[in-house]
Amino acid sequence: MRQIKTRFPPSPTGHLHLGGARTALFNWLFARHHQGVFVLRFEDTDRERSRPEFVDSIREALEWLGLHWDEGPYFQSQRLEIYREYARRLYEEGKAYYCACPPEELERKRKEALAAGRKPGYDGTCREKGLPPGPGRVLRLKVPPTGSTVVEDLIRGPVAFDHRELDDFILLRSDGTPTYHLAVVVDDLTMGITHVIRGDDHLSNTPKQILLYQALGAEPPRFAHVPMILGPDGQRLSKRHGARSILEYREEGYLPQALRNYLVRLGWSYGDQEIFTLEEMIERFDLSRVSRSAARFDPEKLLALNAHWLRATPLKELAEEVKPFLRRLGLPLPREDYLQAALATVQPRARTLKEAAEMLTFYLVEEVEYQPEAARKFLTPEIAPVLERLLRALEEVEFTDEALERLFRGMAEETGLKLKKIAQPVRVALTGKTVSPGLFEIMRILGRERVLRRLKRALNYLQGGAS
RNA sequence: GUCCCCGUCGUCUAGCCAGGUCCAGGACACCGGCCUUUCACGCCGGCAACGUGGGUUCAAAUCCCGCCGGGGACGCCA
Repeated sequence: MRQIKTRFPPSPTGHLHLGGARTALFNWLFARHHQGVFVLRFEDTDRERSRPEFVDSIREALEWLGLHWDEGPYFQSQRLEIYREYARRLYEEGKAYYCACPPEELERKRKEALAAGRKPGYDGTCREKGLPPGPGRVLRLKVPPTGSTVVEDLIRGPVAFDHRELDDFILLRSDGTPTYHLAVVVDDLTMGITHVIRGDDHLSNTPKQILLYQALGAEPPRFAHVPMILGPDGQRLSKRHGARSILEYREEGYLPQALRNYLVRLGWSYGDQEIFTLEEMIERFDLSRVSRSAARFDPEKLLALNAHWLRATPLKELAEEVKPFLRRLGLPLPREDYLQAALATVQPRARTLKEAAEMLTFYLVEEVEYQPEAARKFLTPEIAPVLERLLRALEEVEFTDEALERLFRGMAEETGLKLKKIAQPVRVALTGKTVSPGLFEIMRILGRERVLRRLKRALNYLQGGAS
């Protein structure tokens, strides 16, 4: 069998979003699974809306997701001659014809047809005129008026389209540039694409493209139309939710592995398995397990998966990943072993790298800032004697979790206070907050000096002194 | 409007092709409990779905038809 070849063909008119990323992922996985080739191609024939910065951001997003391409990127804008050549052939063989209908008139007819409840397609006015090429003229494909074309979809099975539903669509615009249909077909053909995996919004375009392959005397590739991703409200993805750029998720502290894991399970499943490493995805991915119904984007599940992969990331790696977020918070980067030790305590609590960085704050600042509510509730005069005793004891004690815990429990017993009554004020003194990682691990990591300093400051604060 | 696709817990889904083992399984979310110095993590438990009507059959989530609902396409956008 011929080597499998898939492609991802974004148009650089916007950032890579969830829908596009999943399409890219499926194509990439399919190619990898079959030891095939994955091609990146920019469909930038829309000169009005295509922008170079989107080319860059899409490339960056794909690379960040780990979806590296083996071939390309190709740019349709650099292949215009090839499309013209194929178009010329079609014209010369009488399979396409030039049309001189003015756009305004077509628009008028379209509206009329729609209003009258008819199909809005091109009516074939110029089909038999035998017009030569000329300024303002477009090239249209002669679609057979009868019969039907069947799309043998790998996911949906055979889908038949009656030719009466199709019209003589445009191949070459009046400025000589190719339209989408001509460009994809010629590209997929000349690039040797074997499998076209794309959103099912393309399903109804497929018969047109198959007809084009036939006109060119070529064998069409295999098609697989994957269900769309809808917003949480069941509507098409919009800026509000999932149409956010993949790169924005990176900024928010999501991990590529989490995005991949979330996306692969949107429309594809492997029994009850929810968690997939990259290797597992590649090994198990196949088109037969892709579902047929549209899926809604659920930000909560993405978050949960991110938390999972955050916990699964080795500390050394996690430290590297979190550093940019610490910098962004203006926090100093500590020694590597200190960072990793601190990170270990927030790892089970943070759901994103951004959250992790925020939780690390008290480990890194010189002086913590008390949350007003926390200070009011726990940094009260009654606790002063206990803090004083603690201060003395902490001068001596070994700074291990066990010794510290023994000390605190002993203190609770001596003073007749619940451990919680002592722990919370200390927690506030050390972190400024009522919520934090375990008290003893925090103390161990902060170290004797910092702990004593923060306790003294708290003591001073609660006795009414300036902090 | 026409054509096409789709329809299992709130969400993602398993099951459907090869009808009985499904009073429908898992995950996220939610609720309760355990653990516990707070919050998480972890563990235990709970809530919760076959869109609807008909048909086929001893038996239907699974097969067939209608209806309803959702989405998509119908562009000199891709």
